[in-house]
Amino acid sequence: MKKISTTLSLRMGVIRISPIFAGLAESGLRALAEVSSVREYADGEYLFQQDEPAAGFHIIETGIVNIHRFGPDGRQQILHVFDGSGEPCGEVAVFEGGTYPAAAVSSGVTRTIYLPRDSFLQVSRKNPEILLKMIATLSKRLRRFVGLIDDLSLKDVSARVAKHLQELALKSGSSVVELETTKTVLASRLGTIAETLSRTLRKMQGRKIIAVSGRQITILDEDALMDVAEGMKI
Amino acid sequence: MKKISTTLSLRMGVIRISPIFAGLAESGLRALAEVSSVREYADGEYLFQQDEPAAGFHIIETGIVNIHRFGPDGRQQILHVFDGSGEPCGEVAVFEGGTYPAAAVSSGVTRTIYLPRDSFLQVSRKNPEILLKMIATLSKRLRRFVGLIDDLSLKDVSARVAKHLQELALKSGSSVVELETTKTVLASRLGTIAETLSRTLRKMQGRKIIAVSGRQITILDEDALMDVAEGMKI
DNA sequence: TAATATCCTTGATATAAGTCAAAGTATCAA
DNA sequence: TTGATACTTTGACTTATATCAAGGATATTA
Repeated sequence: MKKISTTLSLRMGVIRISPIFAGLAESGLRALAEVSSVREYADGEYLFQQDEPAAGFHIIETGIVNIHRFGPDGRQQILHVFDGSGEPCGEVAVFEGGTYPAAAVSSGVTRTIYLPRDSFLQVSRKNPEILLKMIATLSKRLRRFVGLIDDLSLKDVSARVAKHLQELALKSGSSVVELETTKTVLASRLGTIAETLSRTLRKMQGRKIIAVSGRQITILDEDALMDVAEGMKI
Repeated sequence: MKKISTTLSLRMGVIRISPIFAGLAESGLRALAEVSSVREYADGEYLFQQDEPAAGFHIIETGIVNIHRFGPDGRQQILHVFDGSGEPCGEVAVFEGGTYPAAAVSSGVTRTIYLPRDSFLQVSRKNPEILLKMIATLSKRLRRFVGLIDDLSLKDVSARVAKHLQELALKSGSSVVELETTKTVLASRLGTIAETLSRTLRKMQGRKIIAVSGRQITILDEDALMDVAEGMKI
């Protein structure tokens, strides 16, 4: 592991994009950045070992980190792969105050921002907003995920599509909405594939619920769209 | 709204089962219970209104609460329905320190534990473990949900069942595991139904991957189970 | 022990949605 | 313009899984 020297504002930038610190005020970001350091891990190097006391946590800036543990039978099991940037790693153990329940190993070169537990606690005691904001962010994300899970497990594709269109309309405040992505990407976001999305839109068009023209979709019948979003067959 | 008089230990009980306070030590629970009060809302009564300053949050003990807001077009939209017990309600606004982004209305008689913002902040300043534990819990749940979403959208039922069995085995440290719930409940947790779960277990039994005896399942072939968990057809 | 309510299994059937294949339509670079 | 590339649509086919229905097994209560 190499410690890398960086500027305060660079560190602030990385912390800012970490989802758990989303929306934190500048003063809080700065306070965190001041006690943080940038670390670089080579391929195969461990960020921390299983059962080691949790001394701090990382925010992954670039690279891939595999979380694994050894089961009772001695076999290694990969539990999680972090490949996104801004992902926190090891924070649960730090906040619970025990040991790391699994090991974290770098795959390729990984760069992280490291926040030592003690400094973090000291800083957050002075800036309680840090913890409150974190809780707010986490609660919000959790609620979004709960909704997503409901949608994925309970509703069919047409309901998910209808709901998405409703949300777009609500956001834009207009009944003519523009898809932000290609239909292929949208399909995958909605947990389906391009062909099925295409057919679904076509069926809704046939029922005069919407009109499709490229990426522009006009909602013709809001009530019918709501019915579909709530599970009615089309 | 009626304030109900209760004992401290009853309030502690409700706070304890709230997922956001999972695993909190007795001292923390007690401190929270001391500043909390029990409230009862009649059918149609509001717990809080949209855009009102967030003065506190609720933990729903019994009953149903609808969260709704008025869209830009003036139409009311139900965003969420809380019907579980122990669910926190309004906590995001409280921790963000602004106003409630939506209104909460009781459907039928609802009983909640109310935690005023100011007292909550005071208590948690004295017991920082409360906030840290909350963050740990939320992070953990979030991570579980991320995994769940991956599973639900990417894997078929047999893979989800296999993965669940692996996790149980890992937890118990034995290849003989006991299901914690009825198969019907387990099925719904895995995003399927009892019949499909039953057939899936049967198929795995046929392949000599597991042996089923009531709620007790013996893993006979760990490697095959892993293959199934990773998507191999059975 | 019987009575009763849950829970579980199994089969037959229906269907939503994925896969494969192929053709149509934009989009962009040279 | 002409390719070349990526995106979209459509059709035929397959399959996993839900639904419906009914009988069997377990647990719970009287």
